[in-house]
Amino acid sequence: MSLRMALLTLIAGAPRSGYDIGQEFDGVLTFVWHAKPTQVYPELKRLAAEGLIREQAEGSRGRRPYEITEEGTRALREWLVTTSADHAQRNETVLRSFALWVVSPGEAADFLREELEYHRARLRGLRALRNGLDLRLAPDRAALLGVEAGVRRLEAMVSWAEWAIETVSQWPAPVAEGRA
Amino acid sequence: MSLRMALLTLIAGAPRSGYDIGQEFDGVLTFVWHAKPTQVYPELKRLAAEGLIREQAEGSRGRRPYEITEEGTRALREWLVTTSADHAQRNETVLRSFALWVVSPGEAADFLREELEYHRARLRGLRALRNGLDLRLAPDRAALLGVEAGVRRLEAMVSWAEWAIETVSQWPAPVAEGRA
DNA sequence: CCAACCATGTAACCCGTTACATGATTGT
DNA sequence: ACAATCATGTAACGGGTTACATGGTTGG
Repeated sequence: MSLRMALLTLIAGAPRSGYDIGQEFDGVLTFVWHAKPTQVYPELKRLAAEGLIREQAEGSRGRRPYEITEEGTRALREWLVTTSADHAQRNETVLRSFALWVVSPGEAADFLREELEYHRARLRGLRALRNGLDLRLAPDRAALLGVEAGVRRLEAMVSWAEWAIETVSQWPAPVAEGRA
Repeated sequence: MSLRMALLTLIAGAPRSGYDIGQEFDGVLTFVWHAKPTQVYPELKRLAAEGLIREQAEGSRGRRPYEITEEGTRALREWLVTTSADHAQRNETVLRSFALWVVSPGEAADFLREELEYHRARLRGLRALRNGLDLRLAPDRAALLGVEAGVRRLEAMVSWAEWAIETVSQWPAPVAEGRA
């Protein structure tokens, strides 16, 4: 239900096209929100039809950038102050770690090393992005909040993965154990 | 696509009914995976029809606990070693923080304080759960990995929220600023 | 001129949520 | 007996993904 709010948030910060948004969803924003182009484009049309965003002059290569309207800003503000955040999440890395006792310690360690590498790489990317923010601008000051949350969570995941690799290396040899 | 794997993971650790699983999804597992009872029950039936889990003798009050079969364990193991984790996530707390520049600093701080309280409470719950694990059991040793990831992520979110409250208190007064 | 990429879209399907429904058990 | 909670389910709807389709622009 808040794909539209994600779109409004991005467009409020600066005008963007569906393609721009798709790039961001694929990249730095995967840990915040994500959607496929096939979902983004129709939703942008709907937001425009409802007057929350407005199509700007068509850019090069058929780009269709949108800017937020006053009504859009009002809707965004309303969402922020009158509703509270949904905290339900899905995290496949952590889900899988709950199941690691069914595979060999070696396979468990392989998985954890792969996760460690992934999170390290993403952390590098986010830190670079953080350095590129221009804190004189209000939208970038808010973006810093979001990016900083991502950085801290990734740091947590990196240190967790390091700890987990060490931990599974000390698991006792798998002698046919019963379940709890 | 991996609701079924979430169910297999839980049932592999110990036999569980749909209701048990629903309680866990509502509680400590909200940060890992979640699903409503209306999705869980039919999926359990499907898993049973495919022979990955097996219904145990019906318990009191019409409980229908399931246990994992050898084929189910094999499927779980296969999933773990042959596919890699999907890292796409949705985090509404972080999404909202990207938009905080459109509301007043006071409203932004209200939001952040609410998030801080939420994450602190959940952290207390997870730490308690961690203390209840029996590390002589293989499933509990793996559960420790998952719980520890949750604890570290929540600690990161708590310290982030504290930092963010401090940070927005130092934002300049909102003098009609243009967008980037 | 051709390959790679930019940029937007439609249709069908599947996953997940909401609304609704039912009955058994426990505690007061 | 009555309320609260345990426990399982069905049907309809809406959000999200997959597969498919189209044409324009840039660089070699």
